[in-house]
Amino acid sequence: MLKHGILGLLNYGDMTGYEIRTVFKDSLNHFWQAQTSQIYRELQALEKNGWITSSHVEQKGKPDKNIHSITDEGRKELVRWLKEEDEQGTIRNYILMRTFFRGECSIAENIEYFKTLPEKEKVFPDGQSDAVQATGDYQKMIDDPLKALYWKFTIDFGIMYEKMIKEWCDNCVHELEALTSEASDT
Amino acid sequence: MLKHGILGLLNYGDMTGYEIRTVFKDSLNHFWQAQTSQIYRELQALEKNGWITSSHVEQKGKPDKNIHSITDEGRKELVRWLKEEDEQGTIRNYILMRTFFRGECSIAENIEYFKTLPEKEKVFPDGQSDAVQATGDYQKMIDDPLKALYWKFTIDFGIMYEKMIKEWCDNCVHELEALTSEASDT
DNA sequence: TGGGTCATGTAACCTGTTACATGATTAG
DNA sequence: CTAATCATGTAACAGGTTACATGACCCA
Repeated sequence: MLKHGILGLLNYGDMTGYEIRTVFKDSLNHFWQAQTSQIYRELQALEKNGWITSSHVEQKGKPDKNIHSITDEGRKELVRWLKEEDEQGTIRNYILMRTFFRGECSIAENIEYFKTLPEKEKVFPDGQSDAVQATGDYQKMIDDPLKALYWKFTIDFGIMYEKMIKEWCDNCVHELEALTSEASDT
Repeated sequence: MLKHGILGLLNYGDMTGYEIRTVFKDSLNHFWQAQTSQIYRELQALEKNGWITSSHVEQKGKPDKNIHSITDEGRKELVRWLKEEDEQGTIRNYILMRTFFRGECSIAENIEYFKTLPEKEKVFPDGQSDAVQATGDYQKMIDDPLKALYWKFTIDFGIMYEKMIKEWCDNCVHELEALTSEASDT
């Protein structure tokens, strides 16, 4: 999956590993994170597959860099991957794993847990969500407004997800508080 | 994370690796999947850590089995993990990765993509969602209604997520269709 | 003088996936 | 007779994380 993410970025233009890391942090961070170590490893794999080529460029006053470019084979692979069926049933939700076993903690502790969770689980940490993103560096890279639309879709998703988490947590708190008031009624 | 999931299940009662796999499929499948190979591997690791003990039981007419039990150390570790801060920023969303690069496909293809996506991404495939789950085997295992409540919370999440996906896809379709009608207007 | 940016990576480890392997009993 | 259920795992590989390592330049 990361392989194809990198391939997709290189399809917009040549980049160094370092730049790829930056784009990940600036523009894909709300749905995918990648370590530098993994990026460099995947770049090697992509080159082995013939999906990208790399050229070494010497620089003055800065470290040398390796510029990576997508090949025709790579472009073919990108489109093949886009049309591939999404694999189902690979959900892996950390929050729900911890929620499932929360019976081991007290109700009061869990009310607190669900009250503070939305803040911790924010997709866009600074709360500026689309505003920040819309003025980010990524706009410079995607001149095509159509391509920028799909990028906006991913941000929409993040906003909706954040809202959903909030509603879910509120509901959990309500149900738990109902239990405690019941107990004090009797 | 899987380690602690297994620990949590063994806290409800002794189980074989096979039973753990079954519970995963029946009750945790909507937020976590685990292969048998991984379960057996993690059981070995849990035993090494002293969090569980295992005893070999011979059977007639059936293969022998290994029954795993949580230790006091294991129970301590389970609670420690529950109170641990959730690690942030490890979102990894396959759908959004593919969405991000959809500019490489035609608008018509993408409208089709977002129209069929909700069906493919269903958390509860047969559409019975809570009904099926509420009458499932898991109820037998959790006699404590309070513990069952947290399990219900995870199902609530699944239902809300499914609904959110639907709304998001509908919106994507709308925005893409608006583009095509604009084009035909001129 | 200290921290940030540019720029590269390796090594070890942990976690998850795919494929393979065995074999008896039981229900339809 | 055949498929499902019970019950165990190993091996190889793929993907992700953590820690380490280097070094110059620029700005405050």
